[in-house]
Amino acid sequence: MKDLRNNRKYQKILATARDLFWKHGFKRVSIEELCRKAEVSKMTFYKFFPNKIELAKAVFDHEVQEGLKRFKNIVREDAPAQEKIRKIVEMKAEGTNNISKEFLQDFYSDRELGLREYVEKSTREAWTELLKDFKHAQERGSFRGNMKPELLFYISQKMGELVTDETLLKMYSSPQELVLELTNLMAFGISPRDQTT
Amino acid sequence: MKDLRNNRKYQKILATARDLFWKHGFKRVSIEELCRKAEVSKMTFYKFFPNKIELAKAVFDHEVQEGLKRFKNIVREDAPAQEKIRKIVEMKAEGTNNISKEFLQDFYSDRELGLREYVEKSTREAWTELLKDFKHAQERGSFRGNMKPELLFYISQKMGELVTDETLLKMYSSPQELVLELTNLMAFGISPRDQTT
DNA sequence: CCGTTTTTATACTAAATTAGTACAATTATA
DNA sequence: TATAATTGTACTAATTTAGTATAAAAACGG
Repeated sequence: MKDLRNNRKYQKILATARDLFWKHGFKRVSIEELCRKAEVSKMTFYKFFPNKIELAKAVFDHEVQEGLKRFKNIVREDAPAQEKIRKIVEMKAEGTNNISKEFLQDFYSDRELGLREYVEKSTREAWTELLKDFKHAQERGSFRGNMKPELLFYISQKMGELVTDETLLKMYSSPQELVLELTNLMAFGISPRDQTT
Repeated sequence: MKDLRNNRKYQKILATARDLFWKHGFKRVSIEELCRKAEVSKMTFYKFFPNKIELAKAVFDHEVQEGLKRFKNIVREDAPAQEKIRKIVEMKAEGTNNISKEFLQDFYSDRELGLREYVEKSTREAWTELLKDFKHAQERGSFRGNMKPELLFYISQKMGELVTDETLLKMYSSPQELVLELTNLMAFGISPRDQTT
């Protein structure tokens, strides 16, 4: 009884679904289209997922897990706070972690099966797990001690939004420059000691 | 008998359709959704358009006309060639003119009613009209004389594609810089006389 | 204010799309 | 070559969408 999640086709479906959902949102993508794009027959799809909603949950889960992993890796790294912040902001800028608005909106507005609750539960869990890591990092001296980790986490979230802000981007000649600026802003307030180049 | 096209609701429908089609393509948008977003009742929609295909044609037409207008204005301006090229490239960069791939693809792949022919015909017409303008500008000395206008037009098309090219953008610290570079490239080959700052 | 026109909301039917299942044919696998 | 995995097709039921009719509500012009 090997895990279905390691299956090649399963992965393909998940990845294709992610792409399509990201672009068009949940409702606009039909299973048939998905199968076509994923080069998988309908039957194989139904072997893995009972319906589109469960697929969406799997996509969402996968994304949360992936984001969590990246986040943790950065937080646990043995690097100055400033460096960590830069990486986090950059990660958000790349959009690899952010969950598409189109997708979430459809996903969220479906009142039938408790998707809303599902999203909230997953988010809460991911959040608390992250906080634990932040606290460890704080104890190790990576971040300033007298600061609520919750605040740090929240700010870094907001930071992620800022780097994709159109009007803000226009103020800088390149996204990288904006990232640098934001990093400095964060680092000076957070770093236990030194400052930036 | 006033022209329907000057109607407020008509404009709203057209603009909303443009936005939605641009984002999601032709097929993924339902009339109902369109009406909701455009804050217009279904009945009003059917007052203006017999069906979605005719709406799509109108959207397409409008876009072509708009692009043509901008193009002409630039070409007719009393400015150095270099300046004109910059404006054209910038216009493409803004994407105001480009017709969304999502939209065109759906629009094009519909083999039923001759949408393909429709697009081709419109494009051909817009093209020849532009050429006329280019030739005039050439006669006035805005562009180098011994050069086929067709070539110029074609190159400027390609130029528009280049500024949205991801890998190319990464080579420059900002889109503006890329535009400048491209402008210079064009200007030195085209301009009847002087060179750039 | 009134009468007229425009717009909307609702409800409805027909047409089209989509979900999900069954099964024989094909392909990959060991 | 036997076995399991995958596909393609065809099908029905369920859902969505297109397009029309109609009465109520809103907007308008004098």
